[in-house]
Amino acid sequence: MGRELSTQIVVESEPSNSGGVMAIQLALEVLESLAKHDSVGVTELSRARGSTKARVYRHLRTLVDNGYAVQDLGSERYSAGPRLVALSRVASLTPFESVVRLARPAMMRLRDDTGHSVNLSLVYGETVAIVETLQGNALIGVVMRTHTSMPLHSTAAGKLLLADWLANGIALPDRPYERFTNHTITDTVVLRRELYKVQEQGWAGAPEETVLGVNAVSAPIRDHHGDVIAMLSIMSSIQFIPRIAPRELVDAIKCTAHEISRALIL
Amino acid sequence: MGRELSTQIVVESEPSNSGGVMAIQLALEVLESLAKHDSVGVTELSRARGSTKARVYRHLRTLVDNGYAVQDLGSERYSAGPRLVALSRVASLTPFESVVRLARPAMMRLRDDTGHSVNLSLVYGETVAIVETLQGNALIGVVMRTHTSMPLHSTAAGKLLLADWLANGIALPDRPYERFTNHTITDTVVLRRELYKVQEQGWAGAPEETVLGVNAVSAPIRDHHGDVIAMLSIMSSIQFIPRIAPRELVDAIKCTAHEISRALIL
DNA sequence: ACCGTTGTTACGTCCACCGATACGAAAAGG
DNA sequence: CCTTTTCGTATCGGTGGACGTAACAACGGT
Repeated sequence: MGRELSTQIVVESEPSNSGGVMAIQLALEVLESLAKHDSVGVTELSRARGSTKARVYRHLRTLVDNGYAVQDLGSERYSAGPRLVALSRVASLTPFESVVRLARPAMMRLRDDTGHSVNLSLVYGETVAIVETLQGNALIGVVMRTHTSMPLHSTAAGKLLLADWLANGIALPDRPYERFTNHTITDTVVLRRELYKVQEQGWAGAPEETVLGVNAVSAPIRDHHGDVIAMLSIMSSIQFIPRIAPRELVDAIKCTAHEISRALIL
Repeated sequence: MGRELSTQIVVESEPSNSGGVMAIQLALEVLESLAKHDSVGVTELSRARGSTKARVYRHLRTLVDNGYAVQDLGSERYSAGPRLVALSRVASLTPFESVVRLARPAMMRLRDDTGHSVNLSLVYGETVAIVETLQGNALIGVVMRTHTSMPLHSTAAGKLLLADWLANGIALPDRPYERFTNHTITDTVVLRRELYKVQEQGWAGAPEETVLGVNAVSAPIRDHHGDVIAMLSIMSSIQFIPRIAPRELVDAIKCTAHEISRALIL
């Protein structure tokens, strides 16, 4: 409901079911729908996913059998089950969650100061995902799907992580770097040079490297070990964040990120 | 870690893979392990589950591909991914979660007053699951696995829900009532009479109806519509909660449950 | 009474999943 | 240092489980 003024940008690789269990894929999507909506129907779900009614029904049934879904009285629609909320315990377990709570006020200040969308990305193993976004003031903004892994070599936040690996002597992934736009850095040598620059200057930009017309500037948030565990980013049209990022904007982000890092130690 | 002095009682039906997708079952167990432990290994998981290493690996791989799991640097063990914590957001969305926060102080008071274990059960569609437990003072206590559906006809909390259905003209489930002990009520007529009694007196007991030697006393928590959405229970050995529940104990539970209900409206 | 829904079920076909087996690497142990 | 174990990963046929098709019963609206 409600008009979506922002451009929905979803970075996602296609199926590529190489040696995986396809059944799980659908089950997970069903779980997400279950979590997102208060209640869902079999036909509705099957149409949304483009699958068969019977298939979705079978998956839904096993979810019910395992307590991850329940069907409302009178054998009507399905909704989230008890064990699904049991999974939520993991959230409070991760030390990351505290970062989100801690960072929010500083993020809001940054948003109000700059007027741009502000994102907080977290490091999950060797992937990066945005976990918190604050919409900017622009009429037409840019948003990313939260909780989805994003490419490392073509995003401001991702390059910060890669630069940290480089600094710690961790080998960069040797899989080929996918080209998203004609600005995407795909050459290993060029990327390494860029990462050294990122590491030295303490922030990263990524003008039109993932999506044309979109720019982002990001600064690292470090834990008490000095490891990069999160990134603070602003993201907007390249019209508002020029390819050569303005000095005061970069300083604001670096300063805020550093401030959050300091709050983490205490 | 830490000695478990309490008797672990898990009420759970066996596989019964009738028309379900078996692959999902394993995937869910993997997800739970991922959520519970900080990191897990393929072999470790396969042994715990009694499955093949290859199978677990394939499942883990698809979970990684979908962002529900990540592997730590250096291709070592696996841990929870970003989308897994995304699912957790639903938990705080459910209106139920507010009940838990609201009820906790009252539950602690009840636990200290009575000395028994106190449980909070929530209604999920047409099932009931314990979501919060407070250990009692007894050296040997009784605990139930949280976030798992429990039978309705043989538990104090379950009978409260059934009684509410009866009052609202909702048909009782016609599936046969499973017999757990020789005290379990399995006859429809006897059960209806019991439910009317429960409804009238405003609380329910279930002495040795699910597990021998265990008794429970429960009172309903209602939302602003008057519908039963949760149950407050105490649970212990029948040695400490006699078959004929003492008057003051029943009053304490009814009073506390009513207090929580009133707090819910405000 | 006729539609168009909904959730549910049965059944036969096929391919996705499985188990066995093996490989390279890294840790353990002597 | 070599051996041994254990880890995650990869490959490869065979098979049975998951799939799609189609029909079912139960509602709700026109």
